[in-house]
Amino acid sequence: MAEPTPFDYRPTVFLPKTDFPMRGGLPQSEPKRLAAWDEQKLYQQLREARKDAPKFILHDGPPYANGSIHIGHAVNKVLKDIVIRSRSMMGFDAPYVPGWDCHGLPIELKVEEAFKKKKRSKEDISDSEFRAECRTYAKGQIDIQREEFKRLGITGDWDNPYITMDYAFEANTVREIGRFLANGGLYKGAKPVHWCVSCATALAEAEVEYEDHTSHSIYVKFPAGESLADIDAALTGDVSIVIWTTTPWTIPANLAVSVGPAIEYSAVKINSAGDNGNLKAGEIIILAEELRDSVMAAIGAEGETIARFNGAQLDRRIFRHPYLDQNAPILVGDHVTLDAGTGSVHTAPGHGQEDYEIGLKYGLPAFNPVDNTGIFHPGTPVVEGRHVYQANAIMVEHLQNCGALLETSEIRHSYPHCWRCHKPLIFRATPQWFISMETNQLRDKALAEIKKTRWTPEWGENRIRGMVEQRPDWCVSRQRNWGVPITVIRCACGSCKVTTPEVIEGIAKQVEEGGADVWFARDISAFLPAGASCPDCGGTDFTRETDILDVWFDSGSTHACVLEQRDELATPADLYLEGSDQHRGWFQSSLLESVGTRGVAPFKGVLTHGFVVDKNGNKMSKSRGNVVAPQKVIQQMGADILRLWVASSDYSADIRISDEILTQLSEAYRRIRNTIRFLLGNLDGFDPAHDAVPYNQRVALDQWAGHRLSLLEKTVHNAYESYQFHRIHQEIHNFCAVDLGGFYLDVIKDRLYCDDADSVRRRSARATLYDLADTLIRLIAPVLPFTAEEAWQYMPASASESIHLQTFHPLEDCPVDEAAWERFFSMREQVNTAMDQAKKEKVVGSSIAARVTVPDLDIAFASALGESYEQLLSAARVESGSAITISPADGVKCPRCWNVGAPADHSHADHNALCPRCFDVIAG
RNA sequence: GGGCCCGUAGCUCAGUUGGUUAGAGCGCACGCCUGAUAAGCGUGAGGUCGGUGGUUCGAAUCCACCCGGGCCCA
Repeated sequence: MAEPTPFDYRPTVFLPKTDFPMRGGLPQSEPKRLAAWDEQKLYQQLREARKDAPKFILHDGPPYANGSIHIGHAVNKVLKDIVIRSRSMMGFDAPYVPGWDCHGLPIELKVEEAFKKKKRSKEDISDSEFRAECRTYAKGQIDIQREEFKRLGITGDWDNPYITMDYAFEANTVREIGRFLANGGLYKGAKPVHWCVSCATALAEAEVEYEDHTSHSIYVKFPAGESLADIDAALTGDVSIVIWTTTPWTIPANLAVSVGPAIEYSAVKINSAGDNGNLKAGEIIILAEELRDSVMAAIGAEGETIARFNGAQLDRRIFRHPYLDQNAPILVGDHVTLDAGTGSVHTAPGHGQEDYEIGLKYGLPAFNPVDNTGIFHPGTPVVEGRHVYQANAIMVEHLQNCGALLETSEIRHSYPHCWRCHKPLIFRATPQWFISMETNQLRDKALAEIKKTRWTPEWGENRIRGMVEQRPDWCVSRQRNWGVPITVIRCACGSCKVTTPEVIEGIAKQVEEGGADVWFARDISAFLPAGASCPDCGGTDFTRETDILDVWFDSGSTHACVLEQRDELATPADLYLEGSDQHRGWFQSSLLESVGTRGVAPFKGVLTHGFVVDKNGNKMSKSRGNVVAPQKVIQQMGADILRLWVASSDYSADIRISDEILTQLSEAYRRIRNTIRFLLGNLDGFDPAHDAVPYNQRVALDQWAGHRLSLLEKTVHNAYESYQFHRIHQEIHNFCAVDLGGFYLDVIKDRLYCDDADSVRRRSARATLYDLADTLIRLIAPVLPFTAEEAWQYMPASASESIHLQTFHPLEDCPVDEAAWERFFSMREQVNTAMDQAKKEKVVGSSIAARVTVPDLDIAFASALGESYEQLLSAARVESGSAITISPADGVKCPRCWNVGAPADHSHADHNALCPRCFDVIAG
């Protein structure tokens, strides 16, 4: 063994050196970097740099301006940001204009609450003051969310977002609804809504509370109005169908009876009517077979089934209202269930959502004989002038008297109540504005556009198609305050024709200047040309519509109010990207608005992502206590970790999050970060302009690394292109762990640390490390913008400008002998296994001091690589042998490079233990 | 209840038109290094591919049903 040498070789070894810290300190460093980007106006710089590039338009779906952002917002915005940043690095001009949805009920409710706290009652507050308060509130919410989004590292034009309550936006919304008015797509109809007769107002779903309530339950006979003998010969004589309902007061509005198409119905001939005065032996009643026993028991009768048939066979057959001189035809619909009742459903289209929809299909009107306060209209038989709350008892008595009632009892069940006065609600058809799905073939055109759109994942197409095929006309009116008015002027004769496109444009101009409030504030004459009269009747008695637009119409119009208005944007957008709930929401409202006004979809592609769920796959909710707040993750780990989590998840399904998952991600982050740190550390003093070695002149092993890098670059680039972000993380992490950490970097350490500083072999390795760092930093930039920027600053000779102004670029590549490499890695694995065993048995201490024998050693492979097997296997000596064996190697440990072998010059005065290579470097 | 989906090792993901003992990384266990060090390297153990039944010579892959979960409706 060599004598201990007094000479300290450590300073002569080129160990990694860099100021790029091992740990990111992301929670602290990220805000500083954001400030720096802001300072240098990075977003504007990028716009300028890409001004002549082809555009890629990702149109932001506006989040609702209410509350702090939650983890779902974070997923959505981060995915968008990865798209924006990656397209930009592909060379596109990819502007990002974020937006907010500002009108609508949730904000109204918040503001009402605030007034309530200040002890101000609703009556004291004018509509305009209320709306002003809503505007202020929304603005505050936008400011909160904006800061939270920016903190996630989302790049965009945050100083100039689009805001649906901006006057210009409101004006354009007016123009859009005007287009529907002009093309006939907008019409006034009626539809049942939740209605509080006590407050005399319509209620939104969010204002409905379910409480227990006792209702009258009744079974009622509807007699046949025609012969049904063609269905079954047994159906002759006194035939009726039996319905069950818990809202007797709606019987005056009955227009039909609904049955299920696939439900089996029985005709039951009564043997014994028991005590039931309204039933007699011999009569035939129709009810669902499955419910026959329970119904017969309820009405206290016995009988036998004399015929059976499906509901579908009853389609459009005529029955009669129990006491009015009118028909009640049979409607067939899937909404009929066998949960309760008789399988035959009393249908009043003016008093129920399902009734309304089935009625629509059969062309029945939404008949409503009840006024705002719950009083039946004059002329309504039996209940005229009575209140709906009293009508239940009146109906029960009347039906009993006219022989239609088979049974009545009380039932306690959950029933909708007014959240304010807690009185039971009713469903009541009221006048509403609709956009027709059939006028101008809106439905068919929308379906055709759906087909033309690229859906990611592909099943998105099925999902939205099904919805558009099924959906009823779009009800766009709301009886509310905070929104864009439906700017229609109506003559006393009912005609709206005075509201010409010119009138609409005039209104829009005024809204542009004064906001939507002007519609309510100004005299109606301000919107009409002087001396205007109704084109239909010549009248001059005009009123304005006071309904406002559904907020979905606002956001559905963003393609017109934003994409068409801004110079940097364009329509149709390349991509809309939202959660999968938006198939019913924004994707659909945008599609219908655009197709209805322009005949084309506003997007070429639509990408949807799933929802965030907890580690067990369950939804997040306050009550379960499994909510993960993005703010907390950022504060504890940093936005880049949160972003890595988003990028690593397969968003086509539910996205899971848990402490374990986040811990795993931060460890993966560490691995990527440390790999880059090692690369940078070995590039200390490297100047690519002078020190680089052309790719084709590098050591073959380095060319292999370049080849692997080139493959990675292609794969990752493709993954960005096809929005398969989770593969990116997977690939990059694997590359860092396996190709680099597990092999290449280990093997070239000897060259890097110990070869002569300017040797070609060392420069070849450093040129390769430079390529690795340069490419890795570019590839991670869209996902980890903070870390990429930080690392970029430590790149030798990197331009002083931001990584986010750079582009991806493909690498030079040369083919490698894949089969030979596979054989090598397989052999290396076997050697490692043997080495591990040998270390455990204390045969050798470390591999670097071991002699290895390998059968059929492929000498040509190593020499072609320009590396020795000693380096490739980190061993002292590798020789061909009959089997894989491990033994201690002969020789001396070089005090500089620690390799074991024969010293160059035993007798040298100072450096007698150095290996030949180190001897050359130090003494040569 | 209906529509659209999801369910492969503890975790995140691969598994080409159904075809040899189902893969990767992380984590875990054990060991090494101490010249990437609050780092790095090696080895190893982990899966009846949600379940059941069917089609097939052969199924994680195709079909049916069931269970669990998500979104949207009702």
